[in-house]
Amino acid sequence: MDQKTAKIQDVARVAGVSTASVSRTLSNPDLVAEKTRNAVLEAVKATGYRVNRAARSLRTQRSNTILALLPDLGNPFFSQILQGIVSVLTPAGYSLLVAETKQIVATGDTVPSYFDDGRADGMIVMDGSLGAETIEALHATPQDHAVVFACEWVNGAAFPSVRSGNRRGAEAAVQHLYDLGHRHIAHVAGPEGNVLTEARRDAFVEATNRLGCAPRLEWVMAGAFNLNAGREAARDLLALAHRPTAVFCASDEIAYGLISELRRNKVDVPGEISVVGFDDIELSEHYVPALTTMRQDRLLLGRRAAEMLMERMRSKQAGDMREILVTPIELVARDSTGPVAT
Amino acid sequence: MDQKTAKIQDVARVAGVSTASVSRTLSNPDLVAEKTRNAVLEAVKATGYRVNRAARSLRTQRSNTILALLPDLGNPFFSQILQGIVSVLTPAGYSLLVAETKQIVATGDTVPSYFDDGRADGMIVMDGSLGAETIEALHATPQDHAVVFACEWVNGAAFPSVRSGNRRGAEAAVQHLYDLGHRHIAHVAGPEGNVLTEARRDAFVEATNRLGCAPRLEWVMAGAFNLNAGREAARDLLALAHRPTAVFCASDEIAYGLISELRRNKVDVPGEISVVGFDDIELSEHYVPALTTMRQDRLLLGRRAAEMLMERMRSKQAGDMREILVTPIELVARDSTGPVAT
DNA sequence: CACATGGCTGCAATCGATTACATAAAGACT
DNA sequence: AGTCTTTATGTAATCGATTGCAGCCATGTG
Repeated sequence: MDQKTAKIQDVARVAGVSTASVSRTLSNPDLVAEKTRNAVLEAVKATGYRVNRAARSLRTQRSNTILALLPDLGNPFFSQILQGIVSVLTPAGYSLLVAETKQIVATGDTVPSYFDDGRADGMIVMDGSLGAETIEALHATPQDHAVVFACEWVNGAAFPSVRSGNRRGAEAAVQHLYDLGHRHIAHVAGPEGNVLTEARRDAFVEATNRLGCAPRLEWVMAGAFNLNAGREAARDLLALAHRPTAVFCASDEIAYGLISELRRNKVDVPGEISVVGFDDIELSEHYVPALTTMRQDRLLLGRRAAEMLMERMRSKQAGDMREILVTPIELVARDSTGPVAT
Repeated sequence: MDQKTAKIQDVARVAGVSTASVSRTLSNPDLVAEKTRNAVLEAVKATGYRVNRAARSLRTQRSNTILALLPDLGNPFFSQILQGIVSVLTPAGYSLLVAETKQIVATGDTVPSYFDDGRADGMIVMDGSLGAETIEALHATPQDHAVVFACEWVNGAAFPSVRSGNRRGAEAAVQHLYDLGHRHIAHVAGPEGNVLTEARRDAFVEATNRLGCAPRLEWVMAGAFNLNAGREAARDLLALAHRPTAVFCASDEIAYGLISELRRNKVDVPGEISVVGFDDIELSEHYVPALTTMRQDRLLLGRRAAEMLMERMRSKQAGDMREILVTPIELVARDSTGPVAT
């Protein structure tokens, strides 16, 4: 009976119409008379028909699938962004494919091949470390209007992007510390070469300069966006002759690593050193001390990226390939920062 | 020139062979003579040919795509599992589609439809709250041998699954506390109705009974796998006349919420109350106090699930539909537990 | 009444790859 | 030389849906 899934032919037969009418009823209902439409819908129900995606894709040359490209799927930072993306894509009728850049290259595949072989109609790229050849190859595809960067981006690449206000965030963090009386402010940056690292560090340096409290050279350190980097930074700080009174960390995880190592060495936070993070991950509110940090709305970021992509795919126009949409970022002052010790 | 992507016809023409030879060269190289093979490979390179996935899928009736079904994409707990899955799937030539159960139902779609319309050849389900109709509908599909549960599972459903040793973990946690002298042990469980909640709680109750230190009724509380639930539990505990000397939490996040609220109320951990978590998420090592917890290898769990799925899809046999693969779990003793105060 | 118009519907080509079957060529053996 | 394998290749049907085009019918108009 319905052992084999029904095809459009079966529906047509049951409804007593042609396959064309079935197809039209399903994808362009206004084109068919109400009577036919009802007959078709009934036949669809009766047969349990579902359109075969492969056949449709082959014919229409569209897959109704979007690729999310991540540098590191294991990084929980991306999970909420993905959730935001899915919350827009699913209702729009698109499925989401996820892939890790390194896995793709490791298997001899390439990123643009997702377009070439019809696996995806669009991409949301969250990897700012894509090479120039990849960017170029993407531009060479007919789908280059369907590429949007999210969170990270590639400097110089002509693709639209959605990102947090990284510069503004860093400035606000510095200002907050300055307002508390801090004049000796250090910065623990992310991994060298990362665009977020650069944006936040540059803004940090500019802000401190503008406020007349340029940091010592050894107060600006880099590493990674993780706990270990924070721990390392704490050790380096403790070894310094001149210690800062405050530290602006490029991520909450760095801040955790830093704080826990400082406290392990009996340095009180915020008593002796104030610490500001970046991200406001869920735990930050519950950490002890509750972390002062820059809140990024990752769900919103994902949603905006997906919306931008959908919009650009709808209007076949290329649009402004340099468009940058900045999502808001805000200071959440909690217990890890306090007035400078006198 | 290569404006339009080349098709198999073009490659065949350039190589001076038939499309059949091209196809065979690409998917079954042993069937063609070396000379032809080389000619084809050269033509492929020259034309920049990539096989059209939709056409291949239509013809072969397989999509080379697996669906990962999550209850909540925003939960960072899943990110490493996904990474493990991808690390197996990508080299095997499969792409990964991700979806959230609630988004699927919200758009009027269903889970088995991913099979029916050919979007996926297999599924890794991480949502233990799927309804009986869904389970039944999945069994009714011809692909019911290509469904594997990971992390969570559905009680009574005849699908293989990969999971952590939840019972063993809970037992080990209790034993650890018992060995430290604790006889008054509480448990903060996850959300009511969740299979993980039940497994851990049941094992907790059994273990405490076996050791002759059955908990008071009000010492077993439930809520959710998150920080707030831990905080709530802490408040409840503080309000009790008879407080336990140790708490086994069903997740690390619960433990964080609990500890931070306890300390906010000047209750020392582990001085007055010892706390054990479950998961060993990255932060646990860096938390203050470093958290004693049960380590689950989520990357491995994802990998095993993917491997099991690949294996079952390879051997068309149905296999044991009740197979349960338990991944190891181990106690990591850190600073949040200590000997009972005398 | 003849003809134009517009709304529905069906026919059949098409998307691009895979593969069953047929055929040809090249040994292998009697 | 004749027959039988074996190996390599080509021909053409096929997967299932979409859609340009043409035809049909009912209605409106001069």
